[in-house]
Amino acid sequence: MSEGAERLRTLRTRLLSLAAMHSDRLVNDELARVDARKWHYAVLATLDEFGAASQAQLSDRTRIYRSDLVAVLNELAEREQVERAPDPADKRRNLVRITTAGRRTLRKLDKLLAAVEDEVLAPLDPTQRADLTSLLTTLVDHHSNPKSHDSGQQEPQRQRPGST
Amino acid sequence: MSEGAERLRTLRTRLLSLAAMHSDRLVNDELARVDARKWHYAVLATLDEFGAASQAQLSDRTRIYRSDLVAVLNELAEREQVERAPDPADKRRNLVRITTAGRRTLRKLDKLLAAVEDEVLAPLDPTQRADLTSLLTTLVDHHSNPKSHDSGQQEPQRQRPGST
DNA sequence: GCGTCGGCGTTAGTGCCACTAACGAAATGG
DNA sequence: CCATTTCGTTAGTGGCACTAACGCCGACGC
Repeated sequence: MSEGAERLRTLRTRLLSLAAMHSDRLVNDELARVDARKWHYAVLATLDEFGAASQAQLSDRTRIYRSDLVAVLNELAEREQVERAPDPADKRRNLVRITTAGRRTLRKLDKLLAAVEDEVLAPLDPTQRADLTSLLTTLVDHHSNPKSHDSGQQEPQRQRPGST
Repeated sequence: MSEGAERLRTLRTRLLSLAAMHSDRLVNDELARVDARKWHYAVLATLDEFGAASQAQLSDRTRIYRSDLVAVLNELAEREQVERAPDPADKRRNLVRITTAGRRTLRKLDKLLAAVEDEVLAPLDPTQRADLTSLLTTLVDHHSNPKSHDSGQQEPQRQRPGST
């Protein structure tokens, strides 16, 4: 209805783009309110879970390009959410560590993003959310390591709708 | 595994982004091979289904910003896939019409995009593809006309899974 | 010791896209 | 008429994916 052409409405690559665009916009808007960006969260979460790391490691784990990571870390360092110190063991490297303030921010962003996620998924019931998660995971996994077609499905686990 | 942090892997807004990014890349790469862009397809398909239209109408129907549409139409006009002529009834407007060459290109792009779609959805079986389509449609619909929250779920209308 | 090679962080720059601002020309409507 | 709005257009912003090149250091070979 009042929507575009049939071919566009049913093209899955376009549906994916549109859905992602909308989701991204909400995410970015909310993050902007607290002076953060997606990548800040990615870096903080990765540091929190994996511990201190070099920028190269961070780049691998977050999928942020090394060149872009520089700016992200500058911003995070300004906000004193990470510390960047030369690695004594290898002077080429920087050792990046999350600070207490960083962990605090991380927790805040966790909540914020859970809320956004919930808003994005608003029209879906818990079963549909689980389905979507499983389908998207399959797609992402397939494309990031195309070999993994055999292991079949990792359980589409029953998820918890309560976001707060 | 070897993947990033748990929080990142399971964040649905990120999954959506990653899946869309990959899909978009494939789409753009393939379109680039035949000297086209997503927007070319959107415009051609819309013109084909709705007939000649002003740029404002096209903008509404394709969701391309008016300012960006100008460049797209320039490119399509260069390729002689559309014709842009002043509307006699309203001299502010341009009437944009698809040409025979445009229809030919459109058919080519239809095939090309169907193939890309199939590649993107490769890891999913027909049932999963149908589910994904339905879920994404629900999300997109919800966000493009947010009023539809009352009617509960609007029929995730059946679509045709068999893409191959 | 010296040269090469490669990884590391960094800078600069490209291209695409979503989005905004402003403007001239033409329609519309009091 | 004059004010407002619409239409096409230009210019510009900012984020992100991605590339190229550079200086620095470490590793390895000789």
